This record gives sequence, structure tokens and C-alpha cells, in this order.
Amino acid sequence: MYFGGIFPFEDQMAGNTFHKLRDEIENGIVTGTFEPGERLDEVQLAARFGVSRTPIREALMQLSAIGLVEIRPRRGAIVVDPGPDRIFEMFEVMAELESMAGALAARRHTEEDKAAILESHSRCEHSAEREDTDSYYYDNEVFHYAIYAASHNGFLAEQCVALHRRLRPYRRLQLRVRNRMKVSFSEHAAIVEAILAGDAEAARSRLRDHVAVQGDRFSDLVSNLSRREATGAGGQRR
Amino acid sequence: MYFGGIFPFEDQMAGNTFHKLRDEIENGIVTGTFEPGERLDEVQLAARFGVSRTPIREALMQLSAIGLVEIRPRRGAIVVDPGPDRIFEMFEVMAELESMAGALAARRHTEEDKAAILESHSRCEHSAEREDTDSYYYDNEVFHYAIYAASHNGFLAEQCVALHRRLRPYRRLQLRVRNRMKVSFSEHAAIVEAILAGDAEAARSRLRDHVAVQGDRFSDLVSNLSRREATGAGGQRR
DNA sequence: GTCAATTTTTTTGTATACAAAAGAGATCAT
DNA sequence: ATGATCTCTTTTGTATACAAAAAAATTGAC
Repeated sequence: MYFGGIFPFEDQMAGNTFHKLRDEIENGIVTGTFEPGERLDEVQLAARFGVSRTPIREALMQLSAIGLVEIRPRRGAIVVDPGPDRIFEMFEVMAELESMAGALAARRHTEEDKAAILESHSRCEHSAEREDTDSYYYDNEVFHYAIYAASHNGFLAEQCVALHRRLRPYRRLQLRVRNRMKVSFSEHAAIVEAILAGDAEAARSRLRDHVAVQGDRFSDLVSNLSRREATGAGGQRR
Repeated sequence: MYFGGIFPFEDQMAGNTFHKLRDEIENGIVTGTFEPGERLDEVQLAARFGVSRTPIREALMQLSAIGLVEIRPRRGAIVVDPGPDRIFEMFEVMAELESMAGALAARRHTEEDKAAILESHSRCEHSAEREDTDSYYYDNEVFHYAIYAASHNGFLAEQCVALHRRLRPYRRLQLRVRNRMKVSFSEHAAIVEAILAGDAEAARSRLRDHVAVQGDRFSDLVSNLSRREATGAGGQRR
């Protein structure tokens, strides 16, 4: 599947080593291979990917610029651990950006946008019916990307994609919550309706709620997080 | 003047060479020392700053990650030239983020926030009375930062600051437009009123209008841009 | 045995070196 | 003279080398 023009840095896709490394490490962070707070050893990473330290450092520089990694002078790079409060803040901003995209989409969507939205929406439906969380997770992403694209604001779309990616791990946790998938789908339906009807304000508020709920759900999970922290793994910033 | 906790990357302030270089080059781009479309030669920059290519490259990597520089594989780095349409898109997003910050500020501001807002607001007033564009430009920035801070969403504040910085050169052009400064100040007054009254929706819409580039301002922007392009080194993306 | 100071080891940050690719320029054919 | 191909130059991308700083470990004092 191809998301033309939505991905940031698309022009750099022709992978120089450092670029591939950036994606690999970023993916590792988002996936959980590298845990929050974990130290990213340059030589270790270099060995792992079979390259020298130079491109590794360049990749880490880029990741630090987008806030996924923190480079402490002379003390190496660690995976940023946003902490519950910061994650909640990010959801708050995500809700606003998404709702903006939805409002713009309601006013500006073309026939192709409409087709893409409906297509991804029905994919979500199938996945929801099959109760296939993994599949729904992916389809849901495509659905949201379709709305970003329909906003016809490329910069906004890039921002949304970037933030969506960063929130991925926390969103993923949520889908496992009982019945969340079907509720999510019915929210989608209402959003699609508003966008296609050209009702910008309805699209805005429905999308805001749709995303904000995830933030709320997340704060429910915060207790789990802090419990986990007490027991072992994690480790807060600083 | 100190904007505690607002600047992104604040924790990296302890300047390793590459970090200082990043700031220097970023500043050069925002200031106009490096023009949009200009090629950033690594050896040239290295000579200029008296360092080797390595930290220069690391700085460029970071700048490319935040979208100020484009690194074309095997073809070097150039200063990104957003082009009028993209700039417009960025202002559209800025308007939404600012209005969000205003809405949150209306609901969440503390006494200290109130003091900071009023203080910066009255500084703007003095500068506007003296018709001191440069001074107003600076005070205006402080005013907006005070609102970001009052939103009590650190992530949002960072996003706002980053985008505000990127739009700096274009905003600056706008202040030169006749009478814009005094109009701007009266808009500020209405915004302050809404925030202090706790009227989130009024704050939101007033800030949106204040920031959005609409009507005449858009054509002013475009004509300024094309003039600059004609005279300068310019050159569109791609 | 515990704590502090010093030495050793690791690791980061920057410089340099080298290979490969892109760009510029010259040569040759038409 | 114009256009295309080949060569030479410049520039990027990655590896390696080295210096300085931080972390770890050893030694020594109490």
C-alpha cells in the first residue's frame, strides 16, 4: 500500500545507510525492541548493523532532533521515556491536529479522497467483525492517514503522521481493552458521515472525542505503568 | 529573559560542538544568512566554523530531521524552500496550535501565567506606541510564548515554539505591512481579555484569526515571497 | 570491612582517510 | 559547431584513528 506524499522525509527514501539505520532504530523504539530509558550504545549498534559508528551517530542525531532519543553530552544516547503526563499531553495535541484534519477534509475532500476513506473504512469493518486486533490496528492507521490526506494540507498531514507514529505504542495497548475495537469502528462511521456530508464542525468534534478517548483510556493505564515502574523495568527520565 | 521549560532540546543546551553548530546554522537559515534553496557545502561550512566535516554533518542531520534542510542522497544538503503553498499550510497549522494553546490557557492559567501575559502584553503596547517594529517583533514573541506556557501542555508549547521559529522570517515580513503592528496589538488585547475571562472558545477563535494568514495578508505574503525569489538566490524545491 | 583517591578501561566527540558516486570538462565523432 | 562518451575533479558517505572525558576498578588508608 502506498501513501503518496504523506510520509515525512519521503524524499530521502533512497536509503543511504544512515537513513535506513534511522528507520531501523526508530522502528525498534516504536516496536519496543529498545525500551524507554534504555541506553543506545554506539559500538553495540554499529556491530549489530554491521557498520561503523559514524552512520549510527548520524541516525541518532536525527532521532534526537525528533524527540525520540535524548543525547546527553558525553554520556551517550538513551531512548526517551516521555512519562505518563507527557504522553497525555501528546494525545491532547494529537486530538487537536486530527480534528483539524477532519474539519479540513470535510471542506476539501475530492472524489478520490472519498473513495480512499470509504475503502479504508470498510477494511476496518471487516477486521472489526473478525475481531482481528492486529489487522484492525493496521487498517485504522490507513483510515486516519486517508483523512490526513483529504485535508489537503501536506504539512498538517506530515505532522499528524509523525505524531501518530510516536503514539503508536501507547495506542496499541488500548486496542486490547475489551470491546474497544467495535466502539472505535462505530466512531469511525460517525466521522466518515460528517466528513462526507461536508460538516466540518461535526467532523472536528467527533474526531477530537475519538482521539481524546484514547488519551483518557491511557490515563487509566497509567496506574499499571506506575505499578510496573515500582516493580522493575522502566526507569524515568533523569 | 528566560523561558523556563519551553524550548525544545533544552536539556542539550550544554553545547557539544555539533549542538552549537546546529544552532548556528539553524539561526543562519532563519535569519537569512543561508537563503532558501542554497547549497550547504560541508567543507565550506567546516572551514567557516573551524571544525571538521563530522560535526557539520551531524548538525545537518538534525536540521534535516526537523525539516529545515533537505539532504538529497549523494547530492548534498540544501536549505529547504517551502514555497508559498507550504508556508500557507504551515500558518494554517500554526493558527490551530496557537488557538488550542489559547483555549487551554483560558481554562488553566495560574496567577503567574496571568502576570506573565499581562507583562508581555504591556511591553507590546509600549513598542507599538513607539512604532518600534523590531522591539514589537521581539515582545510579540514573548507574548505568544507566555500563552504557550499558560496552556500547561509542555508538548504543545514545544511544538508551538518550534513552528513559531520556522515561520519567523515570514512573520517578520508581515509586520512591515502598514499599520499591521497596531492592528496586531488590538487583537492581542482581545485575546488577553478572553483568556483572563476564562472564555476558551473566544480565546480560540480570536487567536485563530490573529495567526491565520487570510485575505489581504495572504497576497502580501505571496508578493513578498516572489519578490524575494526574484532578487535572491531562491529556487524552488525539486 | 568500608570508604576515598588514583589508575585503568570504556566511551564519546572530532578529525582524518579512503572509496564510490556525481558533476565538470575534455576529447572525439558526426 | 553540436552532441555524446569518456576522463578527471569534486564531493559525499563511511570507516578508522586519536584525544578527552566519564565510568569502572583497583589500590590504599583508616
